[in-house]
Amino acid sequence: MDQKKVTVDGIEQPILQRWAADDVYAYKRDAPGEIYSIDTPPPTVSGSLHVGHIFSYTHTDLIARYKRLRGFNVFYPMGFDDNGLPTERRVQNYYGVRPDIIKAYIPNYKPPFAGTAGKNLKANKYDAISRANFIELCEKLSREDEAKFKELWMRLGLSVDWKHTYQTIDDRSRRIAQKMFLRHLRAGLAYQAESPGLWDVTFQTAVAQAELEAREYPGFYHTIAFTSADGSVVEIETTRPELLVSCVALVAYPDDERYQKLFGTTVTSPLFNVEVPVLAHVAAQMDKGAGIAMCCTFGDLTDVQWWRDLKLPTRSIIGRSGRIEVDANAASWITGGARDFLLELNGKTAFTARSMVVDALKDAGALRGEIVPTTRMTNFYEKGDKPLEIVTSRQWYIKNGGSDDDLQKQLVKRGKELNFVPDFMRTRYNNWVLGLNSDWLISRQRFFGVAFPLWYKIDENGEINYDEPILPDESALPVDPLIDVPADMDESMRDVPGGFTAEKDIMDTWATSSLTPHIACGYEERPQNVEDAKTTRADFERLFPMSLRPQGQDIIRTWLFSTVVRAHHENNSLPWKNAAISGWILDPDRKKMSKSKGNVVTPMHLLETYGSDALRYWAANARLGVDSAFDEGQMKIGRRLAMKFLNLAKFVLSLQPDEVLKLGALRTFENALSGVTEDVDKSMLVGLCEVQRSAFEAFDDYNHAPALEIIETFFWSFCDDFVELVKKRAYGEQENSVHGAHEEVRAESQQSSASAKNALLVALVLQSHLLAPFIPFATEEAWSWWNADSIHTSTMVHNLIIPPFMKGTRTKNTEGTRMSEDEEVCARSLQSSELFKLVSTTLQVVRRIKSEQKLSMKSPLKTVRLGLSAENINLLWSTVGDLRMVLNITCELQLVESGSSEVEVLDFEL
RNA sequence: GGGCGUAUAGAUCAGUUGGUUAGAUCGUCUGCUCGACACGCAGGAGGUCACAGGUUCGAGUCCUGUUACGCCUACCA
Repeated sequence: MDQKKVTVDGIEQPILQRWAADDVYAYKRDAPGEIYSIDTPPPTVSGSLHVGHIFSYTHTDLIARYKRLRGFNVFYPMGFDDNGLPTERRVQNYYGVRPDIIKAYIPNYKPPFAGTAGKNLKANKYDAISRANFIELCEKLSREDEAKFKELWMRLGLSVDWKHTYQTIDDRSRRIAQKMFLRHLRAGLAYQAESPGLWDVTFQTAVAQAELEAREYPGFYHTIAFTSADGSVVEIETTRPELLVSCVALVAYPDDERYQKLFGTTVTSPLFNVEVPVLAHVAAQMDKGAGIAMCCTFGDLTDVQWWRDLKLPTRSIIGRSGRIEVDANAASWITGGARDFLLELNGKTAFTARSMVVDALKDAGALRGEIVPTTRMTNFYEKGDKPLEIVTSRQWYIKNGGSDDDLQKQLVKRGKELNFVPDFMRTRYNNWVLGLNSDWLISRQRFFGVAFPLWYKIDENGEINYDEPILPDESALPVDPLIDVPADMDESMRDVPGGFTAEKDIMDTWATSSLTPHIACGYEERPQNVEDAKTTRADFERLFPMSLRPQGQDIIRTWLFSTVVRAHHENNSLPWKNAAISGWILDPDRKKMSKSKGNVVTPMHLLETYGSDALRYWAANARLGVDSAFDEGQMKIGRRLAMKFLNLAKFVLSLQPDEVLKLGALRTFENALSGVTEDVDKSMLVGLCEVQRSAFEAFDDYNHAPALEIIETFFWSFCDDFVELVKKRAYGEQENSVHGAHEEVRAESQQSSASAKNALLVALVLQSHLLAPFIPFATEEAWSWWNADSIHTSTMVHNLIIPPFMKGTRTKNTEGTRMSEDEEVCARSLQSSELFKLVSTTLQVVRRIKSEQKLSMKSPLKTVRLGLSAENINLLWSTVGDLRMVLNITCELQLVESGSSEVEVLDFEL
């Protein structure tokens, strides 16, 4: 290290290269330390990163680095999420292809484009390819996206072990997703059912409860008259008159006085003349609409509930396309002329059908009153733009407590066992679990994703037998049933009577994402290969349940919950012990930062302008679970801290003899510690040990922000007060040395000079460790000036919690029993760090004098008379020499007893 | 409609079990080229703790209500 100026600019790249070359963050499979494993959120590779990602990923990295500092063997993998609709669209547009289940796999397939050309293609110009080919292209493109992500993560200083990465569509993820599905299936935890469910007419797929989004949607209330047997009229209100033909009952609340007489009777619908019962059900609401509702199959989820509870017939007319789709022959409940009208409606959109029905109702005089516009909340698929319909279809489910009270209770209990940080986030989990109204729908009628590993037999009549699916052997996974064939069959038997047919559906992305602990930790039966970094079952046993799941609050209902469900089913365990939930980054108008709002701030220019440590510092300042407004002004604070640290290190090291620097921190430390002899030096170190203890306590509770605050406050006080105080002494200048002292005095003076240097060195080492999780680049840079190893693999801090001079005589605590070592240290620390605090206050009051006189800090004062308590005079006495030097008091610094407990300047002379 | 969270200096945030005069940083103002650091140092100004009640000797903190904002959830009669 030379005398030129130090800077944080440009220090990252060389350090990153060293970290990579030395494998600094490697998970050590056979190391003895306690394991700390992290279920890192796999970012969506087709998206882009903004400062919100920087924020939450930094929080995780702080924990990882802290645990490593404390001697844990940290397993910190990284996943990339490339499974699901966003990637499907990106791959489609990028290469000009689309997946098609009827296409055969083409080896060495070359897509027609590679770039943006695909974006403008018309639908029929896309090259239709097999699912297997599509997945290959996805993996290819994702690798490019991943490289960009990795670059940014590394630049930010994430201490991820880059040998442990996975993609949610890769072979291993597909193997584990399929394996777990088969295991659930055998255990009766996964099942298929033909039932009404939410359906997106645009994407042509079933949708799960977790993917719903309620949005405002305009509609119109229509009042329709039904006729009862005695000729009286029953008026109902509906926003969906087109469903009149599929009405199966009228439903009102059991206690509703208005309808008591009607319960148990039947009424007849207008236009179609269908006789339907009037029934009572508690889900009916007296204050809504007319208080009596038309139950259709199916208009909404309440209809499904009534249909199920009241055992009503099914009269569906809405098809998968969202149009009226009815087989007039099968519509046996309709008779006479109404049939012709129904045939007219066939093939029409719901919208067109509605106006046709309304016109007909008007003509028939069955439409009462005005048509009233309304806006109500309606369920949409989160990625769709048309309201969901309810369509009956055969789907696969995993039990999640939505239809099983006992399981629901168990899952609530799991939530109680999990340590949510912050704790109130558990409420979101509970609300979701208790609000579930059905099992988890995992099948999607899409083309890109993990296939269900299933085939079905086709009987001699060509009927598919869904009840007894053909399962592959676990060793054959991953399988694509569209390409692979069941064990005892061959391709010629595909889709022919007496043969088999593939399950064409794919799994929901969450069905794979819910297994990230299993994927990352290696839940596979595979021999452990020492050369192979990838985890296997032997690792899984060590790593699972994982220590930590960091994630956003918005996906508690999806990612967190579904992962808990899978681990509960498969391992009868929680997947992790702690869940750390980060808050949002808000824009300056306090709106959530998100790509769709167009208010995102991208991080690269910030990293370049302020340095990685600065961004980390900004993120570290926010507590878990608390939203934080983005403010670029905050970036410079972290940069200032990193810069200050480099300068401090440069100064402290410049005072040390060469042989100390050559030995490095580890071999110098004990000597330096025992060479601290002066009271004020010891006092400072005791204060630092207190800081370390409280910072560790905060960190142990996942409170990185208070930990940083404690460390940082000490750091600045250390720089401004302690360093200034002992500087002259460290340089070897002492008051009495100017008078040509005796041998004895000179020896004392040498010792006290050494004490200052040693204390500075010890404090530097300790603070390097404490700051390392927050500003890993600056601390590493300074460390490299005198050490060959990385500070991030140093766990020295263990042995340094109790410096030898703090181990004094044993004392008793207030109960008269012997103190534990910790208690004793605590008691002594509190006492003995007082001197350093007193010195800081003293410096402050005298500096104020100079500042008020508009003098330079260097300018001399002849005399200063300080008023203090008797106790403080005793304490401060040993430091008068240092104080006189730093304050440049030429004649006398008098300490006078005053009534006040404060330190005050009674008098001074210029 | 139900739930969770937030509201403290111009800005971003701390504020422990209720306890002297509510803290920090940025910005702003005044001064200082000090042998690590001007990307620095010293000092100052700046607050009716969202609002209204209540409990208490004492409330930023506890209770009740209100308002604003964010999020979750429910709602297609």
